[in-house]
Amino acid sequence: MYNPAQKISKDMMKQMNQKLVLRILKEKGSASKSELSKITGLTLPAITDIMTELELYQVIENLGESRIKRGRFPTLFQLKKEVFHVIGVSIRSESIRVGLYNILGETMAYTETALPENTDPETMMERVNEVIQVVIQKYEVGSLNILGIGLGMHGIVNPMEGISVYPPHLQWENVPIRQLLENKTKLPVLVDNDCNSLTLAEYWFGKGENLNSFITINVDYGVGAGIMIDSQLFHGRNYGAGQIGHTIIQDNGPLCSCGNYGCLETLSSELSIAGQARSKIKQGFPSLLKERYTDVNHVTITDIYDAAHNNDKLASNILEEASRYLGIGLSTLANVFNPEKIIITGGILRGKQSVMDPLIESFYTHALKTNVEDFEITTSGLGAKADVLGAATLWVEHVFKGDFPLSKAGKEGIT
Amino acid sequence: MYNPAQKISKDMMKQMNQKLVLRILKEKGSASKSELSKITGLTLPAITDIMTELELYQVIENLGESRIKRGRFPTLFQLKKEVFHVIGVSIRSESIRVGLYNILGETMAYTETALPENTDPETMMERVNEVIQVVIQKYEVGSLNILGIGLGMHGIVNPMEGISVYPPHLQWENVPIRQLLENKTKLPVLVDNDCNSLTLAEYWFGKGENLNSFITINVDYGVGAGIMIDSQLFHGRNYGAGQIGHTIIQDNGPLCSCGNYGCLETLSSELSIAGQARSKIKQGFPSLLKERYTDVNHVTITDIYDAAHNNDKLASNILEEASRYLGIGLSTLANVFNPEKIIITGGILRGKQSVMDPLIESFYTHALKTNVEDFEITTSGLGAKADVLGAATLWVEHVFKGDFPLSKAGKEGIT
DNA sequence: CTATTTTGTAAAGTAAGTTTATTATAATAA
DNA sequence: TTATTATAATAAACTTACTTTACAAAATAG
Repeated sequence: MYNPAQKISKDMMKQMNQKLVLRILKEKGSASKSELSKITGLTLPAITDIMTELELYQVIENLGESRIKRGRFPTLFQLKKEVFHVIGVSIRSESIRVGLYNILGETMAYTETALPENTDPETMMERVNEVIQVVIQKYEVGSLNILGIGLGMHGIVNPMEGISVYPPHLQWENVPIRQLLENKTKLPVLVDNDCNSLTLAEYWFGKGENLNSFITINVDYGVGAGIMIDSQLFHGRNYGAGQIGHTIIQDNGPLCSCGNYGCLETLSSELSIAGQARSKIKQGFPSLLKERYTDVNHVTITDIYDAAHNNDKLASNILEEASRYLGIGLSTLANVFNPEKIIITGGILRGKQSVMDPLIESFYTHALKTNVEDFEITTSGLGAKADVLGAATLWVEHVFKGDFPLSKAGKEGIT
Repeated sequence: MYNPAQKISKDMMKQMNQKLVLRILKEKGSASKSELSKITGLTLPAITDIMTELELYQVIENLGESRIKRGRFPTLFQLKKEVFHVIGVSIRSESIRVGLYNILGETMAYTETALPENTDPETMMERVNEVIQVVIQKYEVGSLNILGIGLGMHGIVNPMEGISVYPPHLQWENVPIRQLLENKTKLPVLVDNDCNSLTLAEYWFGKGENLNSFITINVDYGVGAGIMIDSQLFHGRNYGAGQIGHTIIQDNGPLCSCGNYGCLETLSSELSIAGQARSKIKQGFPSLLKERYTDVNHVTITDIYDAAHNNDKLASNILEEASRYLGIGLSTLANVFNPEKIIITGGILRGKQSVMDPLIESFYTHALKTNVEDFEITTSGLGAKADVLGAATLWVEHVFKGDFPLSKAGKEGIT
């Protein structure tokens, strides 16, 4: 693609400096003009100008004086969090989750419902809209400004055009989900891949806070990665970056749904773990799992985690091996990206130490030492609903970083 | 790392727009003010302002009128290429190469010499300086402005501090090579890893020209990658990005120098290919290679390429297998980065179709289809001295993209 | 020769920042 | 109590990169 010539204008300069101030306020909680001047390098009059406009848009509020040792007391300001509210929607394989958050990621309301019988785009979005309306009802709408809706989906998503390009678990292709949902809800919608949304959630509210570069690994049905580079989500040329699930780890390993052999996903995803367990049980390996089920085909990944925590040998061994492979896959990412941190999230966290211990050991064994100095591999602390928060965070990113004038953000969202 | 708050100032705005104009001039060869205005989106008076300053600094020159169908004839301008000259230095495992280039990458002079007996930093840099002086002599120095020296080195390099952190083939650690060379040459020096330099060369003068995202793979002694993301070289947190050589492709494969088993480098580097060939010959496999050498240990990688081109079965098979593994490694990069292009360079290119055919086939077999749509995997067209050009290109990047005021670029370099 | 088209400059205007001067207010020292 | 010092903040003038508007210059079409 030709790299489009892009001029910088005074408007952009103002916007960027304004958003810089907002980011500092979000991070610090509160700050005085003098502090902001020192942090940003902008002069005090420049900060005063910016703050005047932010107050005009009712984006910040005066917190009163704070005491210092000597000299005139500074006036503190903070984000007026009730100005920005956003809705997060996560379409999962078994349910639709919707949450209402303020700009600081605090939950205002939350609901979850099953998928509709029919999962064609139209019915799906109709159901999503119903749940959104429920969530809006839960909270008295009049008092808050809903900036918009963030939607997280599995598969390849084109966030620029708002299109669900290719979601493997659904019978869709190139569906304009943004348009569909905007038509139904009459609210502006942002869309991205679920892994990317999770990564944004970690960046703004989790263990990736303010990191320049880190990678979020989501392991449940499959294995995916969200990549943050230079504090910027990295999508790749046609929004396919981070597809670590089909990295080949074991040449001539087990057959994968993608047609190749030995992909990480065939060795480490929850789907493959469950499959391996069922097949081992059928082969006659002794296990708690066998005792609990007459029909082996009903063994779920949750059962396997449970069994492992009850010291079942078979379950532990399978989890250990899968985690070891995952560690190898992640070491590849550390070698190639040299990030500051890797954050692990998704259903796999339910495996706790049965998963994390072998994973971390294998990771450090296989990663280049120079690339994991002053580095951390850790689990997400955002909890089981991180996907919904992540979807909502698409708007946080938009407000604090996006290239749109702030004035509109404050007004457009007013209902 | 904490993401430093970075304001945008009017100075930066001007600088960026000025460099934007320069980039367009470099790319198009020449342009009129009116054209520049249309391409950049800047108004004509703004362009006039910028061009006046660029002429003042003698960075551009008037090319006279060009004919158009209707209306006043536009005046064309072009980069004054004799203003900027740069020296590229490549320190290789067996030699030091030095070249003198203009800002358009055209070679003015070139020399190559053996490494000194003693490869400690001091002697090494002394030798480098000698060769630089020879190259400068070759060209009558008085007439040109040498902006500075670009130095490309293998191993981990910290380009910010100008330090060779860890070069595996040398007995160094954390050597301030920039400082050393600046002291000797009295010219400003820029340093980076050889793979990264090669990638810049492809971006400015090769098949990566103006691409947003692509990856350069260098295969010779080892296997390394240079990564271009968002038209920006991606270094990673502590300058270790792109270390694809130690990606594990074959769990429990051959032992690698890094201590792990089945790294890409043990399967696909020229070193490993040569090793495999020698061991197969010793095992008694028939081959042209055996007939030519009494001492098998003298078989080199060049011999293997030759043998393969003469239809030697053993050589061909080994190259084919190594290339197949390389294809798997590159498919991982395509899956994870989803770049626009992958460019292959390094000694391996001497293997020609014996290497490229199986590599490409294996690559497309293993890469995710969605990630290699509208994608190209290709060989570098920059020739065997791309490493030297690449080193010099560190300055091209600095001039056209770097965050330093242009006025200084034009003046500092004057000898 | 005039109308039209395109390139380009001149002069005034805009606005986001900086510089300099000044005010406000608190703690501390005389 | 009063002067001094430190820190926060504003006011007013200045700077400057870009835009707007007006217009000049130069070429072709008719």
